[in-house]
Parts: sequence; structure tokens; C-alpha cells
Amino acid sequence: MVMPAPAVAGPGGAAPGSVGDVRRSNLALVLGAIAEFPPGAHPSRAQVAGATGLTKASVSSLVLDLLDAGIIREIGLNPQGRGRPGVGLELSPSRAVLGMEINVDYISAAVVDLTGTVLAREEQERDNRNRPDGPVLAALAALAARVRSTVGEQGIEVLGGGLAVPGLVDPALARVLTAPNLGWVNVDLDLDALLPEAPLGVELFNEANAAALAELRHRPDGASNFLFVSGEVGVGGGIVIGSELFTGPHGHAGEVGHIVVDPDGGHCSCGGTGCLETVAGQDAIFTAAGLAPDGGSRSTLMSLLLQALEAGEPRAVSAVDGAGRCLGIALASTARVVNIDSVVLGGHFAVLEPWLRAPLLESLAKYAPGKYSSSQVTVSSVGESGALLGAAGSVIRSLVEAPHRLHA
Amino acid sequence: MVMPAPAVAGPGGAAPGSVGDVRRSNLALVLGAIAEFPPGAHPSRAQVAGATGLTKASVSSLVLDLLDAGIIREIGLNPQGRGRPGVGLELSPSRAVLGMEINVDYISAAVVDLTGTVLAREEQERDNRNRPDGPVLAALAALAARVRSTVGEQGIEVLGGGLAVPGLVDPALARVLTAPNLGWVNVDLDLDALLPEAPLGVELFNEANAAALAELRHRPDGASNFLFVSGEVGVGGGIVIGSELFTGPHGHAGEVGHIVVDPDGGHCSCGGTGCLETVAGQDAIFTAAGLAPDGGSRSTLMSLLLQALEAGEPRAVSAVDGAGRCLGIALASTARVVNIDSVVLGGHFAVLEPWLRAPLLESLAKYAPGKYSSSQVTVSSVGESGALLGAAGSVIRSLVEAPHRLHA
DNA sequence: AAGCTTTAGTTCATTGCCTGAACTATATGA
DNA sequence: TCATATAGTTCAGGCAATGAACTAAAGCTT
Repeated sequence: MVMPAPAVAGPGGAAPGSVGDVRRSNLALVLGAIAEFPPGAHPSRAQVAGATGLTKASVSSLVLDLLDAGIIREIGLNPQGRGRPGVGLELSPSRAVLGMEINVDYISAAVVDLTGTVLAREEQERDNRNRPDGPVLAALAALAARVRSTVGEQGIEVLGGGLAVPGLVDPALARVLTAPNLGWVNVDLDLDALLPEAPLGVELFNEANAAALAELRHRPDGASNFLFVSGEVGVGGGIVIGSELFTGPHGHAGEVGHIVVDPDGGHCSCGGTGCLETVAGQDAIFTAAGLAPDGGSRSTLMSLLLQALEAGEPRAVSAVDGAGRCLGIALASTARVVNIDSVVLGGHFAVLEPWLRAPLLESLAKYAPGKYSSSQVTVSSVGESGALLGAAGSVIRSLVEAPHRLHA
Repeated sequence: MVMPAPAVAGPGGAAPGSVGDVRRSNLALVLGAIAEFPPGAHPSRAQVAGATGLTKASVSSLVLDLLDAGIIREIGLNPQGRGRPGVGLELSPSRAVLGMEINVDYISAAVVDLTGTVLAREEQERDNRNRPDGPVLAALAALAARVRSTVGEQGIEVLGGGLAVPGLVDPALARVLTAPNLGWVNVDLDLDALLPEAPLGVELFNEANAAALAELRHRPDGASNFLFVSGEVGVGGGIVIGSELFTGPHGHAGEVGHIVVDPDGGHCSCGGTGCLETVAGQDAIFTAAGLAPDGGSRSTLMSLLLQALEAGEPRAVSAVDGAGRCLGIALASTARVVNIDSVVLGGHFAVLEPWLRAPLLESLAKYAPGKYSSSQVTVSSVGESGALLGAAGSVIRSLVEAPHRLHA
């Protein structure tokens, strides 16, 4: 539940409510209603009143505040058939946030306006394996500045940013707890240096969690409860429940890559034994398929694997088959623990889905019969840049849920 | 997450806020502050003001409402040293709720006043295995009426009730989805018949979830994030995060009994394969220990097992050892999925803890190193009647969180 | 014993916000 | 042109929290 943590805290931990809180809450309600209208359909004040249950008078007043803060703008007229046409409202396209991503072999940044439109995006290849965080962040800051400058002349104001990182993070502390593939342990990131003077600051996300949020926003079926499984070098996951990211008590739930799928299995980089990642991570699959892990870049290895699969090469097929079965075991257990019945496959799991699907469904039927229907096992609808978009989208969403943070 | 669903729903799903909501919210804040004071220490209005951050004036007015509704009462004076003594406030001991439990071989009911004191409690042996729900509920209703009558003369008003059942439930529908050991499938319970005219009605709980809530209330270390594992005929679980029960999108998360701990394992009553319950459920342990499952009642079998363990009988020791290891595997996976780092052992796991602990810790160290410290593996502090007390306590808590439901 | 100090609790004018009704503004259709 | 329908604004009314002033009731001081 993304909810501004109460500042004051008695023994109960809750904050006192005053009349002003009603305003804040309704401000978010109105803005949320405007944001949730389908893109292109700009609601009038009257429609917002209908959607929220507030009176026209209240909505008028609230909308005025949002206009003053520059979060929304009026756009054209909106004929209703008979009667006076309404004035369309939409999230301001001249306010934006910056999405950023650090991954094993690239960094990227994008400017996304409040309506969700990507105004500019740049990716830069860069081997970040076992690189200290300082230079990586410096390179990212430069990339971010470049992307900003490409839209800077259009009078776009960047309000805040989100950074996705492949590892366990503590968002509250802006700390990366562990990122095995970057070689980072307990690294505190100076996020504000990435985006100085942005009123909303920069938030930190786990890569899979950010991708899950992007998936939530772009899902064609509008699913609001699912587990997003991200297959990268590591195997990550993001749990979405009631359209909210479920992060657990310390901010890093959803680590499906380290569910035990084979008690007699091999060692994992996390220190554990028989984790899903030791069977379904990229390196594990490449190795099991007989592709030398140092036989080229990850993308060439993946092409080789796909060729082998299409050729029906037994080792490749068996490697993916095993990954699918073990993924099924992990998802069966996850279904029981968090009561999720819908899975979205991302990263290499999406690419390998044609070969992965059958063993996965078989495994689910064996270990959690009746929990997942096959229509609930789907492929990600956001591509490569899911983490990037999710990080940006989440910052936008947190603004929509607490617009009073902006000057109003 | 126990939270009243918003009644009104626009596209956003949120309800409009008006000034009246502030009153409701602060009413709950004040009542919560009073409830959270240590038993015996009755806070004054001034202390409540300090704890909540509200002004004395507001607290006075809110307290008046709560007094009128009969939820709290004034009790004696509260000397502060210098100055005028405050008037003590406490939850009303003349209002109560009814906790009820249906289990495999007994039914029970208790009257618990709002301060948490058990005023009366009765248990009745009764074999409910494969019994239809009608007669079971009728027997429970009779038991409930009897317990009520024992306190009825003291002018106690019963406001509502909670019923705990060993199976998957949908609390919103008052439906038992499956209760394998009762033989119930998709049974709709007529809960209101148990407690007619109670203003708060009767809520339905999963047994392990209710026990987890009781654990939350009675924990000496005040832990607010933990997994409660209940070893009964089946193996159940309740996840507590931020002092809230985590129930997942459909109300039945925490089913740790059906996490896969052995992909090559045996069939489970749930239809799955290699579930924890097939190794660590009561029947499984008895069988593995060489005790015939029909060699007496469950409690005699348990005594026999304990004797065998104390005598160091190899089969018994190995049975419990195996259960401990597999429990460790399940907890390792759970730690990853929901990010929990603290476990409370309940039911037979509590009884067997001396023999269970070592293999469990070993297993946790192997499969989730660094996730649980040994001090975070503890034994339940509520006994047999945990589910009963938890169901009652949860009803009390939901009243404390929404006192406006009562007439005020 | 009288008075000062300290803390508890109440009263009251003020402010802020939502509401509902009345009103103005702007379109379509007869 | 006028009736009708819908959008949006204005305004009085009500409710809730606030803060300051006030009353209440104790201990401490002299």
C-alpha cells in the first residue's frame, strides 16, 4: 500500500487527522480520476465529479489547485451532445520524470511526461560487472543530463526520477543491499546527485519490481494481481497485489529466484542451495545447453540458444525444459504463500516461452493443481525497457497519489 | 490486511472524503491509543492527546462520543504527581465478543471482553471429521449460547463474534472453500445464526491466521512481522506484516503447508506433490515414527511420540528430524517470497521444538543463509486456544479500528 | 491555613473543507 | 428565437479540528 508514512508517531504510530487531510486526500482522488481516464479521453470537471462521488463544487475547487500547481492542464472542449461542453483535463505534458536503469551491460535513461509518453530515451552499452558504484553513477548522471537536454528546449520541467538496479535494495535508505552481478554490497547511492533540484527527488527500485509496475500499467488485460518473473542473469520477481507492489516488511519481497526448487541442488551465488536461479538463470541455461558462458556476449549466446532450440538440439531443449519445470515448482510454492494465481513471464522467460510453456504448465499442474489456469500464464507486454518505464511510472504514480507534495 | 472496503466506487475505486471522515479516523485513533496502553495503566484524556497528537479539546470531544457509545468507560483517578489528576479511560469491560472454533475433534467458544480478558470459555469434544456443516454449527450455536448465559447475568453485552475453522476460507463470503480434515468443500456458513442480533455480526477466519493474530497480541517481544506456522493435522500458516495479517488477493495467503519441499515426494491431500504437509503434518510424522495412525486419538499418539523421542528411539528422532529439515526448506522459500525473517512455531511444532530446532536451523542455514537468526525462530506463546482468542481479538481490533460502526 | 504552582479538562471563537441549492454559461434542437 | 440540457461557479450552512482562555483539582510553599 503506497501511502505517505505518517510523520508524527505516538504509540499507535498513526497520525492525527485534521480537516486539511481531507483536502489532500480529495486532491489525490481527483488527480487519480483524471489519470485513470483512457489516454486521449480528457474528462471534464463534471465527469470527474461523477467518477469520484465529490460534488461539482468541490471538484472545481480541487481542479483549480491542481491547475495552479501545474500538475494538470485544460485541453480543448469536450462536447457531450446536448448542453454546454465540458473543458477537458489531463495530466500536464510539460511536467516529466526521469526513468533510469543500471544493468549488467548497459545503462539507460528516459524522460517520461506525466501522461506516460516517452519523450526521449537513450541507452549506452557499458560493462558494469564488478565496477565500483562511483564511476557507474557518474556515467549515468552524464547520460541523464544528455537525455534531459534533448527535451530541455521544449520547456519540460523534470520533477523527479526513479532508478532501477538489478539487486536487493532498501528504497527508504537509497541503499543497494546486494547486487551480485554488479558486485555491490551495501552501497549507499547519492541519488540526488543524479537529478539536482528536482522537487520529488530520486527513488530507488529493484529491477524486477520496477518491471512489474510497468507491466501493471501496460497490461492489456488490466490484471491487478500477478507475479512478474524476470529472467535476466539473475532471476528476479515482483509481486503485484491489488494494483500495488507488495514489498514485504523490509522492502524486498518477491525474490522468486531463490526459492528452493531442488533440495539436493547446487550452490547459488546467494549462499543458498538449490535456488531456482541455479537452474533457470541465464548462465545456468546456457551451461546446461552446452553453450560456453564465455562464448560471447549475452545476446549472442541467446541467439545461439534460440537457433539450437529451433533446430531441436536435445541439450538446448532439455535445458529449457528443466528451467520450465523448476520455474513451475517455484510458482507453485509462491501461489501457496502469497495466494497469487497469475504469472507474467519477463526477460528471457518471455523469449523462451514457446519452449518453456509446456513444461511449466505441466509442473504447475503437478505441484499446485487448480491454482493457475493456463490462461493466467502470460508473457510480458513491456519489452526490454520495462524496468526503466516502471521506475518512471512509479514516481509519477506516487505524485498522483500525493499531489500536495508539489507546491499546492 | 483488515480494512473496510470503500462502499462507493468510481473508476478509481476510492471513496470521496468529507469532513465526517476525519471524525471517524480520529475516533479510531483515540480508541486505538486507549487500547494500546499497557493493561492496568488507564490513560487520561491528556495522555491520549499526547500520544495521538490531537489537542486536548479534540480528545475531550472524541472521548465523549466513545463514552456515549459505551465502548470505553472512565475508571478512577490517575494522579500525575503535581496538578489535577486525570480521569482514567479503558475499553469497556461490559462489552464483549464471542470467539469460536471448529476443529477436527472439538468445538469451543469463549466470551472475551474488549480489554482482552477471557470471561468464560468452554470446550466440547466432538468428532467433526466428515460431518456435514449443519449439525456442527448447531452444536456450536448451543455451546455459544451456554457460554453467553454464564456471563449474561453480569450485564455483559456481546457485540460480535469470530469463528476459526481449519481450512481455506473466504471471509468476505463467509464461505469455507476447502477444509480437507472436515470434509468440507465450498460450504457457505450461516454465521449470523450463531449470534443473532449482534451489531457487528460474526467473522470467519482460517485457524492458522487467527492463531497468528493471537500470537501478535500476546507476543512478549512485541514482534510485528513474523510467520506463524501451525502444526495440526494439516500444516497451516499465518503471515503478519506490520502488525497486520497478510492474506493475499483472495484471502488465503500463508499456506506454508503446501510449499513444495521435495519435488520427487509423495502425493498430498491438496492434489499436489511433495508438499511440506506430507512430511511435517501430524499423520506424516506419526507414520514415519512407526506409530500406527489408528493407534489411538491424536493426543495419545503425541504422548507416545514424545516418549519415544525422550527415549531416543531412532525412527521417532529421524521422523522429527526430517520434518524439521523440510520445514526449513519451506521457511527458506517463504523468506524469499515475502521477505519475512522471523518464525513462530505453533501446534505440534511448538511441542516438538526441542527435537525440531537443530535440524530446522541447520536447514535454514543451508537454504537461506543470513535470512533468519536463530533468535528469530521462537515458540508460540499462546497455547491451544490461540485460534479462539485470535478470532475474538481480531473482531475487537476491527471494532477499535472503526468504532463509528457502533451507534456513535 | 492561605496562596502559588501545576496539570486536567472544558468552552468558545476561528479556520478550513465539503455540501447542496441557486445561479450563470454555453451548447443543441425545435 | 426559445426551450432544454449540461458544465461550471457562487454562496450560505454545517461539521470538525485548533488554539487560547478559562475552570477544576490536586500538591507544594510559606
